[in-house]
Amino acid sequence: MSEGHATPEWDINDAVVPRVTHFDTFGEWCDGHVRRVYPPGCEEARRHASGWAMRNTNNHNVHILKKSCLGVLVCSTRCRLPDGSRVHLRPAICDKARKKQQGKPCPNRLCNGGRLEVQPCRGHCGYPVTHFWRHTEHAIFFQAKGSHDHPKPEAKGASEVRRTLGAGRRVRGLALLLAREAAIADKILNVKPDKQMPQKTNIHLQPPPLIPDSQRGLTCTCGPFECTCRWRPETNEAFTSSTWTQSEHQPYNSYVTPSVSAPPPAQSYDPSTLPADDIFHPEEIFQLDQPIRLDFPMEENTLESPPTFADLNSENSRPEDSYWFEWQRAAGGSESSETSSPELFSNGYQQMEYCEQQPYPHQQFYPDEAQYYQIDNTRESPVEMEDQRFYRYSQDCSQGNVEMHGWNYTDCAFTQHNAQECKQYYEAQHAQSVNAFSLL
DNA sequence: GTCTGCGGGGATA
DNA sequence: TATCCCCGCAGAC
Repeated sequence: MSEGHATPEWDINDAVVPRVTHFDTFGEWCDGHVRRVYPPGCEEARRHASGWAMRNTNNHNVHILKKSCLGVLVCSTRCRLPDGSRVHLRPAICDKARKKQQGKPCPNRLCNGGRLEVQPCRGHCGYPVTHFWRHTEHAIFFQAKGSHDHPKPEAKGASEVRRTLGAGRRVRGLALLLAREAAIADKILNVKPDKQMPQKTNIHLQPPPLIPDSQRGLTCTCGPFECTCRWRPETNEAFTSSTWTQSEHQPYNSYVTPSVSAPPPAQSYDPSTLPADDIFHPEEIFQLDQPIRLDFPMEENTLESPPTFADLNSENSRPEDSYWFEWQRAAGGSESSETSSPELFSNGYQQMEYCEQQPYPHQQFYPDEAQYYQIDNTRESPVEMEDQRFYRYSQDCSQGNVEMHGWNYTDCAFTQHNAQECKQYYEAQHAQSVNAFSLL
């Protein structure tokens, strides 16, 4: 293929992959059978990053890196969090560490006797979903096979930040908490500028103003195995697709939204106005081993939480739960809210299975009752939410993405035209979020 | 301590 | 033979 003309069809195993000049937006939560081409400077792609817990798998091909999904760490009792969602933590990539995770008590205070266990991924014909990475001089080719049949694990950043901060220790004061936040924010904004806003900017033109996964949980102070953060911004990106055709409309493009919408001037923390990508979910900050039963001021829409805050008196309580609940409840009243449980947007369980080899029954994440929780009365079904979200984002994505459509990579990638715009927007969003919480 | 890439090796179709 | 997975090692963080 000549340069500039992307081929609609290629396989990671092809002897020669096409040379392209137009690239896809990095997708952290690729699901379904997806092919993407990233620019060589894409930091996430170079790191073979993924929101899913992917472990290296030897395919005896030094030119193609293969990774397989480890699934998700769930509670053996499939208990529910106060907001109705489930526990789904990120399994450690390291076998040793992962073994240590298993059997740990469920972090959910509402859980009675549950233990963490790995729900393996069987989304690719009974095998784990696999990711393939292939580096060429001009691009990084990515191909995913299979659709995850399990919820998304917590973002990689959550566990990493926990380690970094030693968040397993008890945090007894809000001052200390905020100090940590400030330190983290400072670290993010100054020390590692290239690790900010993971895929939010999606700018590959100027190398790497991107945030790796490791920074996604920049405000998560969850204790070990206690992170129930469900703030993954990717929730707005993967709610369709598991087949080739569908994948072409995967809304990884969500991140492009701000490029055409006016940057919100709000300085207050309003989840409903923030792009899901940049939301500083409450539990990220208030996820503590020790309850903050203080009087820490919260945003107006989160102030009232009598029933849940009562739980803070429990030794094992986690205030972030109540905070999250309240926050989510408040956000639910907004039509523009994008704060639903990420599980609702995981796409694997309700999609057609693409399997080259044999049909494999696609299991639901939680077959007992799926994972539709009546958390939000304003939403009757995940489909409705998806539609809403898709409507909101698709418009944006349709712009400047003609070329992607042209060669079947319709993931809404940033264009050179609006990339900088988006970057600025997200940076502003990030700063606003930090400022909002600093006011606490 | 954990992540990541690499590579050996066994099992299976 | 191809493809799958498990496992261990080493370097990096």
